[in-house]
Amino acid sequence: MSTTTPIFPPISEPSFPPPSQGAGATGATAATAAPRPPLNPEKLCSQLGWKVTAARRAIFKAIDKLDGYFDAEVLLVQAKKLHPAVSRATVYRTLPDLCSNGILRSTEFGDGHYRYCRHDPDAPPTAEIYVVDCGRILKVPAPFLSWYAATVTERAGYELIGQRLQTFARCVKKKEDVNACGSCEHQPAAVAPAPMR
Amino acid sequence: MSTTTPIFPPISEPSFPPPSQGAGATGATAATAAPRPPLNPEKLCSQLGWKVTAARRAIFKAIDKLDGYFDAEVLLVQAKKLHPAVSRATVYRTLPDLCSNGILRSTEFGDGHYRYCRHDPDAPPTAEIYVVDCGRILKVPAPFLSWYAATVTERAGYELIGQRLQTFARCVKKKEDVNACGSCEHQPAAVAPAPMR
DNA sequence: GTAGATGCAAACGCTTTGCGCCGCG
DNA sequence: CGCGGCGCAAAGCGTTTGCATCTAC
Repeated sequence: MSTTTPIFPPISEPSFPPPSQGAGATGATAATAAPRPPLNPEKLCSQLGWKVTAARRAIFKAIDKLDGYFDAEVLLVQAKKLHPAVSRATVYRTLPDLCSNGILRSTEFGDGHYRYCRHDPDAPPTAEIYVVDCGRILKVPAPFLSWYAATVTERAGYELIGQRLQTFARCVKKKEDVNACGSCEHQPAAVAPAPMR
Repeated sequence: MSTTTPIFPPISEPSFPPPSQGAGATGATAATAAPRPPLNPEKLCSQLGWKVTAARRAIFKAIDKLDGYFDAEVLLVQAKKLHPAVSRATVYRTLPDLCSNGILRSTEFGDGHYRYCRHDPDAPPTAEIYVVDCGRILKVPAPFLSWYAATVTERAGYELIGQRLQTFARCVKKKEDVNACGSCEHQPAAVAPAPMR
């Protein structure tokens, strides 16, 4: 099994032709994420050539519960709730493996914290919004993102493997009401205590 | 002066309207970066309310020399060449300050390494290409990127502060000739030894 | 003269790893 | 029964910080 956390974020979109009327601006109102089927330990492990262990069951279930972006520490806590014996080491060993196998995707917003999130290869590409008011991370659809990334990259003479669009933003509700954001519709931030140091 | 490394990457583009014929695909062949005037210690320091010190002179000049993406360690080495007394601490204290003042911009590609690069607020937005063959990072024009990012972000109910488009790519020359890439036109990677662990 | 900067070395915090035991298959 | 996986604790490593000294202004 591999070693370190990061793997190039997959393209996750079947390479688009230039859109006929501009890259974006249409369609649905963005939300947080789409519902995903829970990770199936048996299926997943056999698919990855892993043994099915209690630690892994707990970690998979914890990932399901967290649904959204989370960091290693939070995952550890969640997993411990389901199986108190899971160790920090196992979590840290598992996360990179799940990333390199395309089950998770990792990102980093400049606060020295890695965040992880379920990855669906068939879903359209997404952008990651870092809400500076509260440190939460949202996943929103970014239509044609991989087409755009490919264009920019190929123009420079390179071949696209993956891309990541990070966005830093303020919550508009917060702007109107300084005390808002606790009341935003974001789900509670699944990150360890120190968010935006 | 501030504390930690990261600051939200600035928008650096005067907010575009939807392009009339698709977001990209036209224009120049991408290169690495545009020539920038060297950092002027006196001007910069007074502008930032800093004292002009030997360490800062050295660091500024080192940044000029590095031109492109570099990490703290490389900057330290460069700066030491100009003024052997500069300490790691000073470099690490200066980098975040330069970022939060918009002089530099920082990024992280999932290898746990922060890279920095001159930032020009008036330049059009750019994407960052991480060339996986050699670990180098290129900066290429990404027209309408901030318009695109704003669209995606606002659709979700947030107000854009900044964005970052990271691209992971293979060098096409490398693809043709496995031994290439040493002979690519990229400038030598300004990063410490361990690139892609 | 004094607030701000610096260098040094120790501390930090997240992540990784060595090792011996354990349990899945 | 054997090898992969696990937990523990120690090590790593990039970065941060406390403190005494120094220096730009």
